[in-house]
Amino acid sequence: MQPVRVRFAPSPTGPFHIGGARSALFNWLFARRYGGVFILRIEDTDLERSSRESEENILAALRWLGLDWDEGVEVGGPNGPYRQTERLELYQRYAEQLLSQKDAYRCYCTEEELAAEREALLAEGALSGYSGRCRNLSPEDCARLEAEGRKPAIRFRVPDNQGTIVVRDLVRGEVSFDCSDIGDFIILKSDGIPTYNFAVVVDDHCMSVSHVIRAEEHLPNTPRQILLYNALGWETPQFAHVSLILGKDRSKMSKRHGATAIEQYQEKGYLPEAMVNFLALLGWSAGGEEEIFSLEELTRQFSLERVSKSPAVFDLDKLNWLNGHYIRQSPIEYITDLSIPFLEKAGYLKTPLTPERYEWLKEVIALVRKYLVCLDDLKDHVGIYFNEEVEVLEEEAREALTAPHVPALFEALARLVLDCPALSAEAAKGLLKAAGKEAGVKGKQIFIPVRAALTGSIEGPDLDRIMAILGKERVARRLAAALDRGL
RNA sequence: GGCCCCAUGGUCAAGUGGUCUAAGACACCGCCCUUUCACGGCGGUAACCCGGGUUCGAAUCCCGGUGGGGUCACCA
Repeated sequence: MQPVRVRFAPSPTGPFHIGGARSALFNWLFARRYGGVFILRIEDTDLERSSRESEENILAALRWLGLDWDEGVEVGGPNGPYRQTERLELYQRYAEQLLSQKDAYRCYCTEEELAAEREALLAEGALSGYSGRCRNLSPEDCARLEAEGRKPAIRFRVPDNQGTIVVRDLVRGEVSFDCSDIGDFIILKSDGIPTYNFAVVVDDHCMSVSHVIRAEEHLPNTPRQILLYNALGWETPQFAHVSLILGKDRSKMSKRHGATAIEQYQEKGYLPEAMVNFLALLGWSAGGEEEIFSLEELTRQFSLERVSKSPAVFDLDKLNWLNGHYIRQSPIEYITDLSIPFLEKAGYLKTPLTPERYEWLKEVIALVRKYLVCLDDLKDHVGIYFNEEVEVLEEEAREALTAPHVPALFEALARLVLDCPALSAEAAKGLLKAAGKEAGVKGKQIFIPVRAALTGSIEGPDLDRIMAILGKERVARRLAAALDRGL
């Protein structure tokens, strides 16, 4: 069996899309699973829209997800260069070959002419490919057209005796297309830049790609590519077309469905582990009941046979749940480290942190992480630990402070806390109880007002741990402040 | 419109002719845990698109509808 060589070949024309990330992941998993090579190639032949900036975004996002590549931009390799705009002579050469084989011809039609032609065809209700106007131009015709100042594009001549083309697809089985439905298509634009269908074939062949794993939207292109492989005398790779990721309305996921860029999720504080896990579950399943998978576990289990044929709706709820799961389950140091930039951004933290401050922060994160969907949510949960004062009191919290036993309770608690040598969570628990005893109350009568005074809310994490995090002075001060307010 | 793909609960999905009065997960609802909220635990509601075949037997195979989607560029 031939060695596994797969590639991810994005166009750097915008933010890195969820769908692209899944294609990259599946290719990467396939390569790792079978001990193959994962190639990263940049398809930047759309000069108008391509940019180095988005290329860099893509690379950064891949690295963030934990997907590395063996050959490709930045890392190099024996089949480079890995940017299509740096491989132009190659395409030129093979276009010449097709030209000389008469499998391609020069087309002098202008874009305007073609657009008009298409419109006319569409009006008749019979939209198909190119009319074939330039199919059989004589050298004299060509010379005349060129004298008019027209620059030719090169078109592939779709054979008319080919019948049907069968795409053998690893996820969809055999898919046949009728050759007569395929019009002659451009392989080299008039500016010498190859089109997608041509460049992809030349590159996949020259890079010895064994399996082409990509999104289903490319399935209708595949017969054209097979035609090119045949004309050039090359063996076709194996194809695997993965179904699309859909938005809530079941159309192909796009910006109007919400955040589609990987970067946006990164910025909101989604963990790469959650993203990878989620993406893998979109169109693939392990078959068992387990749904939590690390990259390593996925590598062990991934296979194309278990890739689904039907499209999958992007389910933010599930992503959110997965992310929360990873936030709760990952080592606390890891989550703390990831949290720091978000806390800085929210103005709560200035780095560098002293070791004591870091330990303190760990306690805070450990306490609040069960409330988080993403790390960006931190800002809504940590104010009471970073601020000196409690700012707003909820209505119910305010009410809780009006109970008659509150002054006595708070006075006792404040005194006990200040007298206490070290306010650990455990100590706090005892003090709460003792203060209640002094004031002649227990249970909710203790906890609700104290919580209200310390946090401004009647719900939240364990009170004893909150007290330990706040420290003696702030606890005493907030109790006193609540009392003042009540008077 | 032509061509192509797809079709199990709201969503992701298991299921490859009998063990399906159809698994699991998310979401939703209820109960428990808890000073509260959340986390967690337990339980519940909820599905084989329709019609024909094939077969002793069909969610599973075939055909036809219907529905959804993709694609028809000198974009990729």
